[in-house]
Amino acid sequence: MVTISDIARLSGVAKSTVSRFLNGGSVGSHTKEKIEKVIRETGYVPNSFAQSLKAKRPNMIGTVVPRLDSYASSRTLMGIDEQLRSMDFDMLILNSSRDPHREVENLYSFARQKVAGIILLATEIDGEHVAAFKSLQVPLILVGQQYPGIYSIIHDDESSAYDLGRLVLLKGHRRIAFLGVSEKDVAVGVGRKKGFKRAAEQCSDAEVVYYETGFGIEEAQQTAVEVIQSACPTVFVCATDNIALGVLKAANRLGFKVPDDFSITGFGGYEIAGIVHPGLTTVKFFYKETGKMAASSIIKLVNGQPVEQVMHSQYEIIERESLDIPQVN
Amino acid sequence: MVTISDIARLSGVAKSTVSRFLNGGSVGSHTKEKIEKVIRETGYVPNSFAQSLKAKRPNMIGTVVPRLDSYASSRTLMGIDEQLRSMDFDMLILNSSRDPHREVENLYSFARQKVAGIILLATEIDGEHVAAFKSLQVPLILVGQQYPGIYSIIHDDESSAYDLGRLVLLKGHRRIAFLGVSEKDVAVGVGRKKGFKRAAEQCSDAEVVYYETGFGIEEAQQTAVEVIQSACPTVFVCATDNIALGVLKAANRLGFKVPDDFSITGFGGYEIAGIVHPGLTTVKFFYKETGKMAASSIIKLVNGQPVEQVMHSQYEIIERESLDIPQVN
DNA sequence: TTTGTTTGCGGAACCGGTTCCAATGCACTT
DNA sequence: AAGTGCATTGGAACCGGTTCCGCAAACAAA
Repeated sequence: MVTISDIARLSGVAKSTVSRFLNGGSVGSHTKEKIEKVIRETGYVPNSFAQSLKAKRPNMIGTVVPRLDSYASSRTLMGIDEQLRSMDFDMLILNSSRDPHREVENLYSFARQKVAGIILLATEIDGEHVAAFKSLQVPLILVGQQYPGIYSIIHDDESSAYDLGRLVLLKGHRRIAFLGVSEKDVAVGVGRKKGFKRAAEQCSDAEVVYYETGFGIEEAQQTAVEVIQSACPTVFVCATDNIALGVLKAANRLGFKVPDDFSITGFGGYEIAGIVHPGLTTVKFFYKETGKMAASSIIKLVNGQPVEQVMHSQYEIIERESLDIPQVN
Repeated sequence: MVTISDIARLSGVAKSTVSRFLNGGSVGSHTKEKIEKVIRETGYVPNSFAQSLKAKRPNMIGTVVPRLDSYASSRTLMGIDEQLRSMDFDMLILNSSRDPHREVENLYSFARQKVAGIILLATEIDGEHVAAFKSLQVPLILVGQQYPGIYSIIHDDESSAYDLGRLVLLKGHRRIAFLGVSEKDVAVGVGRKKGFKRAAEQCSDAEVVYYETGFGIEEAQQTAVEVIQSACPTVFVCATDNIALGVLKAANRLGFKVPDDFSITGFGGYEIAGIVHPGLTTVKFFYKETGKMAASSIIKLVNGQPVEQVMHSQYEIIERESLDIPQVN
């Protein structure tokens, strides 16, 4: 590898001069030319490990994501990236593949790389996480989960699910299938279910059956097929848009019309929810804005400015054709 | 920041001993305890900049992606990540937002960080890129584009588009609208169009009109509305699945039935293409496998093993309901 | 000419680790 | 008692940069 000393030797100057040249210090025009020439010929690129070692200006923010192929992650990442870039920081991404252990590993990996701060898009928080949060001396923000004493931005899963539940009931639905996911996922599995349940309980004649399925479209489709054939709900309330898409696919496969035969609602506000036919009624989370919020907050923390412990991201309910008044039987 | 010297001082040993302790060298049990205690109390994490400086074992691969919110990017990234992880490397991601200049910047940024190798998911290659390729002394693989003298994995855009074209013609379509994108994108804009054109030219009575639209679903939808109203093709051949989704949406909006009123084909093989109704006939690229291929190739290059200059990713045509024999008028 | 100011440059220390080498201490042989 | 071998430890050099300090030459002002 070609180093600054090589450049210095080859151009017959001290390495301090080369360093000065590189960082815009005062260098004579003749010397400047010589150094330029040598650098061009050797294709020299400064080693940023060595740079960071001395000039501690960490300008990287690490982001740990649970998966790379989800709408929510992608949008959040975009928001983080945009915001960071505008503040002259770089974003590093590590993928944890929804594995809590890897998540923690990645935190340490970022700590070793001396990032200025860490944004963690979390799925669940266990003891290992807490230990890491404590021992790490790096500012950290949790997105999508919360934990006492840790800065976090949370999606209002519970209250948005409540709002959605109210809407579903308002539309007249009483025989309801709720397709959720494992309770290991606190936000999606627990929060959304809880919010919906709260709404449902206010309506004495609502019959809700809660089912558990996976995050994949295929899996949701299979579950939906079973549910359609066993129970016969007037509406499928789904914990994610992907699950809703699975239900829609199942409906198409089996020859049912949405919303004539039954309604469907989603959760997330993925772009595709507005593209399919019929359009999905869904709760839209502003993931990108959440990312931006996370980014500006982490920078504030890095700079020692105060930040609220718990922040909320925005949401809105988007009404489309998939949710409609059920037929009178 | 707490350093190895602090640990050494606090536990009353030399820093070389601490280093040995950390890296599993021979340390007395008493000393071991003391050091352990101090490290636990201080929450010390080694600075990996300093580590990498001396012990040059770069185990990071940088990946530059044009966007974070596309199916193709996400799947490719997943493949890269999985493969790298199995070979004990880490993946760093930088986003270029489809900005060629940022793309090059990111290359240099990775070079400064002394990554072992770089995978570039490229959109177009210009002079700046070429200069960077030359001056960078880091193994690099191009995915999705090719350039003489640079290792690359390319999607067979041209020949897959040809195959798809043959299929469309075989189905009897003669009045064809091709919805492509800007020719600035060599793979999607040029390659797919060229392949399709080659197929079309073999069929003397085929009338193809070529339109240009954007990558977004919304934009494609608008273009589709115009095309439907002006020309009246029997099939829309779209350069991406997103464009096809836009056309499908337009059809739904305007009350046309697919494939009864006209057919649609996509390109890419996104999961959602199989979920919408009717399912989209499309060319499926194996993005994840491509990512894996890129990852194992870059590691080979890093290790000085030979790799083919130009590799091809796999594809297959998936026939679904959206492409069908047009009505006889 | 002398003095004062810049400007350009080299030398050396330093950042936080790793690693080589030599020294120490102790148990065990002979 | 002296010699041998091994485990443990400290000291110092080194990785590739940055930065501080000081010297010398060039130039301007007195």
